[in-house]
Amino acid sequence: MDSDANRRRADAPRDDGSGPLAAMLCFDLYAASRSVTSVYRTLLDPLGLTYPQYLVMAVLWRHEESTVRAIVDELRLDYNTVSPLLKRLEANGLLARRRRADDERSVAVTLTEEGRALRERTLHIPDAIGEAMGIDGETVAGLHGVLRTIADSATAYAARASAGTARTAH
Amino acid sequence: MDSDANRRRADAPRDDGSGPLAAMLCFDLYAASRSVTSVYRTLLDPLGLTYPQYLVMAVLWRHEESTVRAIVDELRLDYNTVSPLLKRLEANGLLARRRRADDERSVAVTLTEEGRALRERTLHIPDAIGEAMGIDGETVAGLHGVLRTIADSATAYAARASAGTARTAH
DNA sequence: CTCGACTATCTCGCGTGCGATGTAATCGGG
DNA sequence: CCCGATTACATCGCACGCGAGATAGTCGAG
Repeated sequence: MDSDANRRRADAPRDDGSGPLAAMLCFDLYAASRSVTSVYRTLLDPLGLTYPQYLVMAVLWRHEESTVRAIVDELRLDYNTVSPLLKRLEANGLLARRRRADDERSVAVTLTEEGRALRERTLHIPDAIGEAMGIDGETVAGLHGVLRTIADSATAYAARASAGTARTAH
Repeated sequence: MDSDANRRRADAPRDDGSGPLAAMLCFDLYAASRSVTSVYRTLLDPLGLTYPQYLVMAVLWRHEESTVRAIVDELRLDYNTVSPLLKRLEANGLLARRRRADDERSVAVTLTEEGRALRERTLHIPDAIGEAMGIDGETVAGLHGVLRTIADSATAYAARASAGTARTAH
């Protein structure tokens, strides 16, 4: 009876039929993210870096010195992910960690000479990524805003849901 | 002598400045994908499913019976990811695996009664996801195409790069 | 029929992501 | 000054994601 139910209104923000569409979009997001990471893998493998490791190095190449917390915030990751990641980068001789004097809880992260030098070998990567994605600059700019919106809304929703689960925050 | 060589034609799809922009977009993609997955986590946790497991179940809810290969193709994942995932779903009593009679290499995957029944408890999820993403239906539709383009281009690029690395496939 | 190529699947190892939990340092109210 | 809350960081455990490699089963040329 609803065989022609795929007829949808353009003015409705999100309602009846938009759920399945949004779900498909989530899968697209998931698949696109993995495929882009795989491009990074082909580019970063010769340097002995993974994509998240590259992101951490990029933070340090911008700031020269940082803390674990600053990196966590900038990459929107968690301590449980970043902590071992920094440990591996330190083991590879790319950075150093030491407790801060002014706040013994905090850990300062700095580049080693080797870590600083690695930057030069990554300078071609952004352009290669641009080429690999196969979309024009205008589309890129438009996409940026939408993806930020999605990330912010979804993060807020998840945080709300978790707070609800964590029995009645008094 | 080529100091102003960074001057390019505007009709070139992607060139000089678009690299860094594209790289930022990749991070947006990465962050958005993780945030969306975290929404799924809050919705799927009560059902004892992860997002990839939910995707597999969704395939079976559509097809009733499938093979490992078909699932791998449909989700754009690899055997090494799907194989243990199916094993866990089987251990949880949601599906069954058995070798095919007509082709002993192939493994048929079917739903158990419990797996079929689980579907009802997921019917609210697509709409919840739509709500969580906070974007209108028109944007969703537009995004779908762009994300497919990115995924396809990136996958092709990565495959090309890997083929190049795998010294001269004769 | 035979043998090598191909196919479908599985296992292993490593690096994330992230929930849960632990620990030490700092802060703030009484 | 003291103690409970908060902060910064770490470890543990589990489930991906994927490269590398192993194992059967099937197919096609000769």
